[in-house]
Amino acid sequence: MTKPRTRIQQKNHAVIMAAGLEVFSQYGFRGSTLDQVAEAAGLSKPNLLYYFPSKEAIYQGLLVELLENWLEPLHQLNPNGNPVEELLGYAQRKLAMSRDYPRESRLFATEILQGAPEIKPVLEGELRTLVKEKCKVIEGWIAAGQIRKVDPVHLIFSIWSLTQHYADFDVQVRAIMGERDPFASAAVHLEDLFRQMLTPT
Amino acid sequence: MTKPRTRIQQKNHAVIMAAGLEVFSQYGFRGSTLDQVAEAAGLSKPNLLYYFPSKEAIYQGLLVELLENWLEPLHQLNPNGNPVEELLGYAQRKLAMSRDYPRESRLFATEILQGAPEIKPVLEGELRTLVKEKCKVIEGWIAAGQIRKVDPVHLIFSIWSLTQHYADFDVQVRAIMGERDPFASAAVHLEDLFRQMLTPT
DNA sequence: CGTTCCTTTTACCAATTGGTCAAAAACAAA
DNA sequence: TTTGTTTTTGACCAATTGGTAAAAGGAACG
Repeated sequence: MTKPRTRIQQKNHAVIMAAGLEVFSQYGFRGSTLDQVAEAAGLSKPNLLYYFPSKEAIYQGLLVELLENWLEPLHQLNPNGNPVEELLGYAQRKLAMSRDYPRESRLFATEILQGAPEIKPVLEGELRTLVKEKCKVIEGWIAAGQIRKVDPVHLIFSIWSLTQHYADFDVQVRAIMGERDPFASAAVHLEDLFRQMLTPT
Repeated sequence: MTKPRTRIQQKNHAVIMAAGLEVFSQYGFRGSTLDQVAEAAGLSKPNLLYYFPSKEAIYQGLLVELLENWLEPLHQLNPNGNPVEELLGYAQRKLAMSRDYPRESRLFATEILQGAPEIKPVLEGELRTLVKEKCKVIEGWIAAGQIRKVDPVHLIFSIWSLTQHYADFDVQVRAIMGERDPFASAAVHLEDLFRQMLTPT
């Protein structure tokens, strides 16, 4: 928990986190081994444990770091902006995160799939509160006739699932699409989808 | 591979598959242990291995069984039906599968997350072909002006992600929604979403 | 140079892993 | 009841797991 001091500490700390992300995002916590992480980091296993007290500590460290960035885009949803553009922007930001940080998305997915043993409190606390707050905003937009009447919670779920899908199921997406870059065409498709769903008649 | 003969074999075969589904769908192949599966099945570990030659054999058996049911709903997309209703029906069927077979959905998700080592050939072969075929159908509907102009591949991805989300991220969904049944309201939301996206102006 | 701290390695450990084997137990057919 | 077959068990194994201890190697600094 103490902040790294020396350059070497700072560097290796980061190297291990990167390696842990690579490994844990593929196999989940239980499916990953310290040796895998060590090899990905280019360090020996005891050397890993010099920087982190345990396998779980690495995993927890990753989740903490992840959750900060994860909730950020939703925070940015501005109640005073143009509703359709705000929600479209949110979806765009989430899609960009799937493109630029697919391993983070997958790490989150494995944690949830395994029953969220580590972050369930965050889901039921911070996230739940944040979603409820933004749902109020969306309901306000609906009441004002600025967007179509949609279920706010499910709208948010829709944005999450549609965007994260391209990171979490990347292998499947590419198996079907072949060479083409999924994200370029996905951006176009999602913009059209959300605009159509949200724009009042 | 040989079919079970006696009643006991038939029963225990099924019991083991059920137990394997329960365990593998949570922790993935690598994160699960034979002891976990054995305990879930109420059998001893050596007894498991009397019915299946290895841990991997159980996992593969599950995937084979899964893939059959998994591709079925898309097969049912009828080129001669009413386009909007056909696609809506497909989405409904997929959502019902998320509700009734969430573990199957999660098993598929873990396999994909780990890079689809076992079923990649199926994705690049059978699934790819099937999707391409149905995309042709959808393109025909668009050309005939029966549905709005949407990217067929991404439309299919959208149906998959929006429906599977409620099974794969069940913990998160329930953490946010609390007591309420997610699937009832999700069905309403998704029907509205797809109708809005597909119905020609 | 020597000393002090930080870093890495070597050797090791107990527990768990997937899996084997032979013998015992349960069952079925006669 | 006897015999032959199927099912289950208990003891075991080599490999891998997360983790430790202690000593060796380095860098910094007077």
